[in-house]
Formats: sequence, C-alpha cells, structure tokens
Amino acid sequence: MARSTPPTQTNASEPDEIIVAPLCSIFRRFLKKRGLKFTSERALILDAVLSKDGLFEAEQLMYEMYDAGQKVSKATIYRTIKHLVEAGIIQEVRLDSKQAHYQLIYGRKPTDYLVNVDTDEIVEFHSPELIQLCESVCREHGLEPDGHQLIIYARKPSK
Amino acid sequence: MARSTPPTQTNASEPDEIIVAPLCSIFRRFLKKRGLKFTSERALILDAVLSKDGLFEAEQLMYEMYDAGQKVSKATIYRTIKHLVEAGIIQEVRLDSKQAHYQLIYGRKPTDYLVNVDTDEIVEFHSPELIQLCESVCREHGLEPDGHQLIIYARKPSK
DNA sequence: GTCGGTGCAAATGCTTTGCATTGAT
DNA sequence: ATCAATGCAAAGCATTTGCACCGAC
Repeated sequence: MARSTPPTQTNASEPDEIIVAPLCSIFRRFLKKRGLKFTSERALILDAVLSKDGLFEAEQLMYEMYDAGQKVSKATIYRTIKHLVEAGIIQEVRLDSKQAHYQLIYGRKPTDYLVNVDTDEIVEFHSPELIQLCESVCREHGLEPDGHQLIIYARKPSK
Repeated sequence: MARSTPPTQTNASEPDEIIVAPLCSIFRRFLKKRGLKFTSERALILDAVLSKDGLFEAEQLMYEMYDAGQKVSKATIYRTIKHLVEAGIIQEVRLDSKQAHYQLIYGRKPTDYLVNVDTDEIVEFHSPELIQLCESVCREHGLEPDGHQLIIYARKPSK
C-alpha cells in the first residue's frame, strides 16, 4: 500500500496566528445547527487538520493519525472532511486529476497557488486584486462571492 | 447506464471565429513531432471536440459520437483527450470532485468560470486583469505563465 | 431511548491499462 | 515492415455507501 507523498510546497504566508480552541467550538456549533454530533473521532480529525499548515490529502491524514495511534477509519475521515468543508474550515483544492487536496482556510486569507509544471513545486500566495476581481464579477451577476480557486501553471522561461 | 448531463452554462464570449482546418493540422503536427499517428478515430474526436463551444465531458462526447454513428471506444476517447490537452488545443477544468470537464482553448482567450453554488449554473468570462496578475506572480518567481484556472464560487446575496 | 456515527467491506464511477489485432507511416 | 493505435475487458484508485453495532444527545 503505497502512501502518496504530498506535493513539495512552500508557504508564502507568515503563519497568521492560528486560534485552535475557537475552531473547535465553531465546528461544534456548525454540527449542532445541522443536528449532527460532535464525536471523539471528529475531534481527533479536526486536531489533525489544525496541525497542518499547508495542503494535505485525506489518506495522508489518515496514515499520519494511524502512526500517531489515533486510528479512525477511512470512511470517517472522508465523511468528516466533507463537513469541515461545509463548515468553511477547510477548502478543497483540485490541483490535478488525482486525489483532492485540502487546506485550512478559516480565519486566513484566501490562498492561491502557483504550480511549477516542470518540478511540481507549489507556491502559495495571496492576492487582494483577485478578491476585488471576484467581487466585481459576482456583482455583475447579482451574486456574492463564496470562495474561489486559482491555480496558475508556470514553467521556466523558454530561454 | 445513466449519462451524466453537462452543467447548465452560458457562454459569455462572442464565438470568436473558430478556424477548424488549422486545428487539424496543428494536431497532426503535434502528433508527428512526438512520433504519434493521426488516425481516423483521432480525426473524428477532434471534429466532435470542435463542435462544442462550452464545457464538455469525456463520456458525454463519446455518447454523442455514438448517437451520430461515429463509434469510438471509451479508451480511445480518453487517450486522445490527453493528447489534445498536451497539444494545447483543449484544457482540463476541474469544477468538482466528480468527472473532468474540458474546453477548447486554442486560439481563444483564457476562460474563467463563475459557478452559482445554489443552481450549479456556470458562467464563463474572460479577465485581462487576471492575465496580468498571472504574469506578475510568475515574474516574481522567475517563471513564465503556462495557463491558469480560476473558478469563482458564488451565491445569491444573503438578503 | 433516539438517531446519527462508526468501522468494515463492498460498491461506485471515472479513468487507465494489458493484450491481441489493426492500421498509419 | 514497423511500431503505435484500437477495442475490449479487466484493473486501478479515490471516494462513497450499506449495514450491524455503538455512542452522543
């Protein structure tokens, strides 16, 4: 069973003060509002997610939890991740046709990605201009922004 | 066997003069350069792709070709689509965790997407500002742009 | 006590692959 | 003639689901 390795990655953002406790209660509140339960498995998964500061994958998270002796089934990982996305705590990022990546977003600036297609290296960045753009595009259509995903693919200059 | 329906979609671009013949020779040239062959199946698939002006899916394309009496196997569709992407004729768009979508891009302005998360309606748009942004982000990292993908998620204003 | 949650294994669905045959160059 | 392409069926892989038991509320 080969564990897929996360993409190489540099984090462009200075680690903006992560407030762990609030996120837990935010998740509890979200679950309660929907008549769902806050179980010990969900607490463990949230903890594991909070310990990651870049992109991560569902199975990777599961194996790391396994190694840490916190065994939660794959099904539960996937089910919980869906709720975390719904709750606005993490976002799904689709870098390629393979597995989904996720990243903590709650209380952070929206993150965009620059992928070097030669090396697969991923650089994160934040773009206020893009946020403006999202807002104006939405406004044109009488809508309001509910997240976005920008992936820029790039390569070494031809010469 | 349920055929998945393509997302509802409006095309924001005036159909910029599509030059069909050139694309065929462009594809031939691409294939030759790689020691690959231009087969009748690939010609049929290219034709089918050129007949689409918005997003499409691999299986959907196959069924449409089937209905038109042009039967090409699923394997060949997928194999050819990969080459079309490599050739820069179409681009892959990942709107969700389900199947991939594709869209003709050769000779067109890069297309971005606004997804109404309530209705799943997709509006295409073009953004020169975004192209500027891509260039400046790439320049900062000593790279040059090689495509991008922007999906804006939006919803009806809360009130 | 009621439902929703969990783990497991099986199922799903998109996409890829192995292989024998066919066809472009 | 060579070597890639095709079609088919089978495999792969990330993700989802059915079900019997468990646990949060």
